Amino acid sequence: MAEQSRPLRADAARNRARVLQVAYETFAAEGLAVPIDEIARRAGVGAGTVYRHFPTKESLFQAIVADRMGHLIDVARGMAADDPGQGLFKFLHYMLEEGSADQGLADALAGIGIDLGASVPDGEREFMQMLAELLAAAQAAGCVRSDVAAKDVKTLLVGLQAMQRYRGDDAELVFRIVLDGLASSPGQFPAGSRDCLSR
Amino acid sequence: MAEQSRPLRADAARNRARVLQVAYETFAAEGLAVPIDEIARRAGVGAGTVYRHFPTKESLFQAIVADRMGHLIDVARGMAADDPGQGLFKFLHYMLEEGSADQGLADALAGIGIDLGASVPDGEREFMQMLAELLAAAQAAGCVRSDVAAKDVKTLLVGLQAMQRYRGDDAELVFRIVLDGLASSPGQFPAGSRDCLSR
Amino acid sequence: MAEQSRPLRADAARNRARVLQVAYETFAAEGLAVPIDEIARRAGVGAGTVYRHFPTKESLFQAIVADRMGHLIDVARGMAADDPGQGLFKFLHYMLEEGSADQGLADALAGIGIDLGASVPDGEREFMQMLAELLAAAQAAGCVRSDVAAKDVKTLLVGLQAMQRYRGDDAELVFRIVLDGLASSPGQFPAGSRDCLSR
Amino acid sequence: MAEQSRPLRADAARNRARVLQVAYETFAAEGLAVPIDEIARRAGVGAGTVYRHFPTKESLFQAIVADRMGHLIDVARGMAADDPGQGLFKFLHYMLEEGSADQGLADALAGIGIDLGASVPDGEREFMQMLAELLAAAQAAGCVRSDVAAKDVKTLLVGLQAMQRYRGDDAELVFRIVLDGLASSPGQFPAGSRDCLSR
DNA sequence: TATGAATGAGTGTTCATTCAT
DNA sequence: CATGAATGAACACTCATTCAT
Repeated sequence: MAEQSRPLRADAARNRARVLQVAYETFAAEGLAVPIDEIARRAGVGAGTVYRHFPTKESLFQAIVADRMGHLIDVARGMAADDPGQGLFKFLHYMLEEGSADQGLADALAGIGIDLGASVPDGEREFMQMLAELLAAAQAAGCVRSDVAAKDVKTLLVGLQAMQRYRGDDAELVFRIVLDGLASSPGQFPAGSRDCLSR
Repeated sequence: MAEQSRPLRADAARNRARVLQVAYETFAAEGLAVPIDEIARRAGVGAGTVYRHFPTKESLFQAIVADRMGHLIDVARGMAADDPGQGLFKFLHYMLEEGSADQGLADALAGIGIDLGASVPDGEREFMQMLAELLAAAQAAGCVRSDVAAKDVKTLLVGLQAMQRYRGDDAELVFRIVLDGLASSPGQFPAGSRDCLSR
Repeated sequence: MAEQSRPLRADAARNRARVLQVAYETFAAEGLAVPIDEIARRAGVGAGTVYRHFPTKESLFQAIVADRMGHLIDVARGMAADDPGQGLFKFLHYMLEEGSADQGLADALAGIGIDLGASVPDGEREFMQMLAELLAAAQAAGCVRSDVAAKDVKTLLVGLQAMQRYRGDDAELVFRIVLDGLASSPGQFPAGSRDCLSR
Repeated sequence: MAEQSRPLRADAARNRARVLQVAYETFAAEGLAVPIDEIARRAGVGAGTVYRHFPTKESLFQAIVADRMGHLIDVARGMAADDPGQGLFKFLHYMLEEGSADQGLADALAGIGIDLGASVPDGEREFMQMLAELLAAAQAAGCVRSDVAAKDVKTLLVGLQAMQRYRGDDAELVFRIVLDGLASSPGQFPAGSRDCLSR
């Protein structure tokens, strides 16, 4: 997403992408404590090459998160276009299913070991704006409580990811509980919102 | 629950309690990565003293968790006795308020860096049993969906703690959303449960 | 052997002897690296008590060695009185059999980790003098080469102990080889010395 | 004997050899307790460099021993080719002269702090086989008792090294005594073996 | 530019020794 | 005097980062 000053040579770009992918999978599967040397080994490059592309370990985290956020934003926009009313719910489900093993990203999102807001302010802002759009559409369709804001949805997402991580594949009921709460009206329980949660 | 074979000498007990307290606060505020030497320094003792009481860093985590769990179980039992119907909600609120900075405990509960079930199996079992009691009372009073089990409440708690950690003091609305979901009936939305969430 | 300024109280003397015995056995069986705390535990006393009697770990080594040397000197004197010609060989065999597990003492004698000559000069001197007496008697009986001195016998003893330690219970042949060499005449092989090695 | 999969870079090989040499000399002179940091300092490298080449302290011991054994085996083969009858005696002398300060190796050989058989099984086996060849040649020439086996020679070597270590440069007489014993015939003393010990 | 070797500060843990109880 | 808790200097080992090849 961020441009390099000079476009990378083909092999350099390949290396960069390779490291990013391997690092994402490794951190997601095994946590942020995996050494850079190990990432380099798995990517089939030298440690120096990792540091050429990502001058610190933290910058590698940031690049991964930015990359993932870009992907998520693309997915979300597509969902919003398809179905404004249910787009938000679909997106939340997508994140939880896709990121079921995404411990590294979730840790990062939850602020463990890295301050996301400060690290990838652009991606964060874009992500929040996308959430706001999904939310507005869902609220316009009467599917979501009118008193929640985008940052509340983000907070719920953080919590949902923690539950997913804790519970593994067996979290469907608790997801339903949270999403029920999100769909209900603030003062009184909604009636017409039944069909927003068809899934 | 079971104490040492011989009661510790007064000064040793004081040091042990001091280390436990300092370690709890420090890990809660700054995560599990803080060095033991730093814990010792803040507690005003030598590193060797920490290791006399807690022979490994992990055993210190376990002692903290066991200590906190014991406290929580006591609190919960009191709340259940006072108000069976709302006891569960009160307890969840208590945990979230008390543990607002309790990042270390939350990490541990979520299984990050320590396997709770294996580490303090007694505390874990007792904690789950206590949750089950609170839950049964709340369900008997018609305040909580009938299809949730104690392990679901535990999962929700993990998620709530993550939200608390992410959002800080401003999480009241998202808590309300989750607890609304927990209170709603499974199949149809409104129940007579309005007054269970008076808080 | 060495006198205290004030005679120890009965219980203090008992503690001292206890620690000495336990330390001897433990170091002999497990090497010099065993912690003082462990010695204290096995002796059933506090670590402070060990340090009251032996102000450093090295001083405990020295006391053990002095104690053992005193014992060996007593044994040797008895053997010399019984049989001047074979006394030396009998004594060497005695040391090897008694000290078969005496790794700690052997280490110390071989100068590993402690300088014996400097540590227990009195015991060392007495031990050497005793060896000289045994040797003189054996040489007078024509059982040992005339060109060896007491310090050579000591050196051979160090070597024999190393072999014992390395080979365990199966060292009889190599002992015989060394003792044959000791019995032979310097320039030409002896003839009459046959019966000195009856064992 | 088997080298690394890829030959080391020139500078890395230099560092590896330097560490090996410094470690050998240091452990030989001061025992196995010298810290790795000190080895690194004396070799003029960082501690990490030592650990890059030898991932544990024990693996450094093993590498030293394997290195020395390889060297000794080469030397021994040469001596056996030159003079079958006296090859064994020459080799024993060589080891004692070369290894006059070789406390670390002797400790290792004697099983103090490291289990040689388990650590460098190939080197150990090759070393024993080489000893067996030297011994067979010496026995065929009538220079060594017919009832000794290679493992006895090894045991004598351990003892001789202990004597060397204890006595320093002044051990010629005791060596002579032991080698006389090795040369003598088992049942009767003189043999025609006079001229085997010309040295 | 890629490599991987080198660096060195930092971490958990041990243990000889001291000292309050 | 005995006890055992406290101390703190080491030590083996790791890993983010730099740099020679």
